[in-house]
Amino acid sequence: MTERRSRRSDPARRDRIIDAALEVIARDGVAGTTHRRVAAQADVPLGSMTYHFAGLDELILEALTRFAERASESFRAAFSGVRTEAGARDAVLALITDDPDPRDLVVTHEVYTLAARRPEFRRVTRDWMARDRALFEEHFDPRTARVLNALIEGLVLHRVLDTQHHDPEVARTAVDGALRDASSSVEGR
Amino acid sequence: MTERRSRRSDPARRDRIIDAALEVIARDGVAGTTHRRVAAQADVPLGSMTYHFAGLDELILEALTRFAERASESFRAAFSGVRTEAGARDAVLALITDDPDPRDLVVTHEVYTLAARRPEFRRVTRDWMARDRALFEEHFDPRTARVLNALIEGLVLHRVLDTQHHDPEVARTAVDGALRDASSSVEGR
Amino acid sequence: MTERRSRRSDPARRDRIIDAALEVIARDGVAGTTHRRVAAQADVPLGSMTYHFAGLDELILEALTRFAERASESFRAAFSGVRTEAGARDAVLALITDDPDPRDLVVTHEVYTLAARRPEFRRVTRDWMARDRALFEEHFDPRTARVLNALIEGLVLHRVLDTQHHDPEVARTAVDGALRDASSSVEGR
Amino acid sequence: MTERRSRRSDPARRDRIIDAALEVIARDGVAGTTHRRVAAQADVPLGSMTYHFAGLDELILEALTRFAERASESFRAAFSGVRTEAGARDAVLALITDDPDPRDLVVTHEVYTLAARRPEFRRVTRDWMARDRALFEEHFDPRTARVLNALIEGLVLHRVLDTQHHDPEVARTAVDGALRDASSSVEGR
DNA sequence: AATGAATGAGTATTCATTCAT
DNA sequence: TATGAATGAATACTCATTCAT
Repeated sequence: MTERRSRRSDPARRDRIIDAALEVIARDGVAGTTHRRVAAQADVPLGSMTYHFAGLDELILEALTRFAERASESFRAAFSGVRTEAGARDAVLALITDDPDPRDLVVTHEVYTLAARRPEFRRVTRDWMARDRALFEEHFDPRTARVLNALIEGLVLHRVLDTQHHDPEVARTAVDGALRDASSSVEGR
Repeated sequence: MTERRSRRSDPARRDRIIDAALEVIARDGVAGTTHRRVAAQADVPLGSMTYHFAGLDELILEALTRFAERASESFRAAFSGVRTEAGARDAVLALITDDPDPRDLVVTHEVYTLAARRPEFRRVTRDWMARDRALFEEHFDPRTARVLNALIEGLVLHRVLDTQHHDPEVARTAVDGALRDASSSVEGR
Repeated sequence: MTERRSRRSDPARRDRIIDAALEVIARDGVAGTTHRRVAAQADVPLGSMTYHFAGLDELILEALTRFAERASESFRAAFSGVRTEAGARDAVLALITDDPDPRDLVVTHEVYTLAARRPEFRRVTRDWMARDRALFEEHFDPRTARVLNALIEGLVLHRVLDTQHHDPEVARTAVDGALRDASSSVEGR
Repeated sequence: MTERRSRRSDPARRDRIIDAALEVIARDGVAGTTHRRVAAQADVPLGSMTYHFAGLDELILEALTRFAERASESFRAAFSGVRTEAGARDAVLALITDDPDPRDLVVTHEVYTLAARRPEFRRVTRDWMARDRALFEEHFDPRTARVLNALIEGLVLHRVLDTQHHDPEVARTAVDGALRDASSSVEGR
């Protein structure tokens, strides 16, 4: 079943290790991510780890970069069919109110924490946010784009870290406030 | 300073260890917080750590609880002299645009990450957010309170994780959008 | 319910600690017996331990001495109504074939191991065996007494450490062999 | 002697550690057997211990398994030249009356205690006893084999734990009783 | 090019014992 | 007389990294 593939010449191995690392980060956190666990997850020998990656940090950086890219892709997917102002509004609302994958939330926070502490990880969040901002600017004016972005971030965050009941009207109120304020949408171009 | 105090009976010791732990968390992160480092920081013997705290987790929980309480106090301080609607607005704006202590930002993210991953730490964020919400509801209607809270969170977060220039107008736009939307402020009561 | 008895003047406390120690030895083994666990089991403060006993060894020695004494008492009880040679034989058989308390077996081995290794614990086993031998000599001649004693020991031990099916005939055969051999029983006196 | 051998590739190392562990168990008891002591005894770095063995328990299990196997071999050696019924009897007697290595006695009890308390160690004693029983069944009928086995066990044990003078006649009496009883010896085949 | 063996530094935790009160 | 606070030493175990092969 788990066909014992020859260990030699496995060009996708490096790639597989990165995905395995992401898996481990999601499961055990960055702090719980070790060469051993990733190697086990990827089913590669321990020695592979330091052969393919200069160190654990490099591996984690690559894994989280990949994670952020995928997150941006999924953000973009939320706007894929959107053609109208109202559609854009609904897409934003969905991003706030749809149930997120808990694994993704957790990894997101791992990324933020790392970036907050270590400048070399800030590249990940900087690029991530630039991509998201660019996406939003396809639908909203730059300032509104930033406000909406922050709003999504804050509301999702509070939904996760708070255990209170969450009034769905809050999201609508917030988004409408941000949009009504916008003098003009990009849509109008 | 390092006055060799008598070994016995140091009633404030537990307290001092908690502060030391917070110091270490800020400096080295939760992942880098070890009994040894906290003991060194607090200038207490290693054995003290497990004497006063059942385990590292308990210590970290207590330290982060204290951190969150202090954060709420500083939030409240921002509103201390506020009597008018405009004053409340300015206080909110200041919370977004004032330069935050980088140490606090980093610890905040540590708290969020821990809470996102482990339910037993969610109590810290839940209580924290409840306190902040209560504070905002002294100045705004409940829904606006939540929106503003999320907005502050999101904007501060993006300011930290993004390295772009930050247009101060974005904060004003965002806050005004949230407030214009509010049907009625508590102020009116 | 657990009436909070005053901690002062508890003359039975030393005694209670010994019983608690025995409990802990049975549960966690001698190696797992610590001041802390015994104190918790006896519901006395940790400081009591070294106040009442010079050290852990002394406590363990006293606990195991008590255990051996109780074991001898239960051995004696097995012969309490015995008046005839056949009765004595059956009593011996019962000692071999009756299901023993697993806790007692475990503690017995703890005693043996300690005695095998450390002369100061040999006193416990020496006295224990002397008592049992004296008991057997009330029913059998000295040599038979020793043989029976060893036989019981060996058969019970093998029953515990072996997981094979155990032929009950083996015990009968063994006891009969030992008795047939006896030139004369004490009974005759 | 302590020739500084190359750090890499020491194929017999695992084996050497097991022997060292046995040494330490004999000297300090199972309770006193630690990674550090075994590492020192085997002259390997501490890190080697957990590299070669999943945990201390695994190491102790392997060491005691080896011990039991050697004990069985030495039992078998006692019967090596035996061809007659009388020879077998004398071999049994010798097993009881010959002075045993005190180290072996002590380790034997460590094994028994561990097996009495923890099922995963029972495999050691079960196999050990099965081997000894098989050996005895080469010379005696199955029931007698078991009786003799138990007798040896009990007599040796009492000799160690008792400090009384030991009448050598007791062993002879006991063995003869066990043999006279045997309806037929395997010898007759 | 790839890896299994190896290791030193470090981790949380347990604990017998001491002793000021 | 009794005990809570305290601590140094020790424990099992984990791990990033090195490197001979």
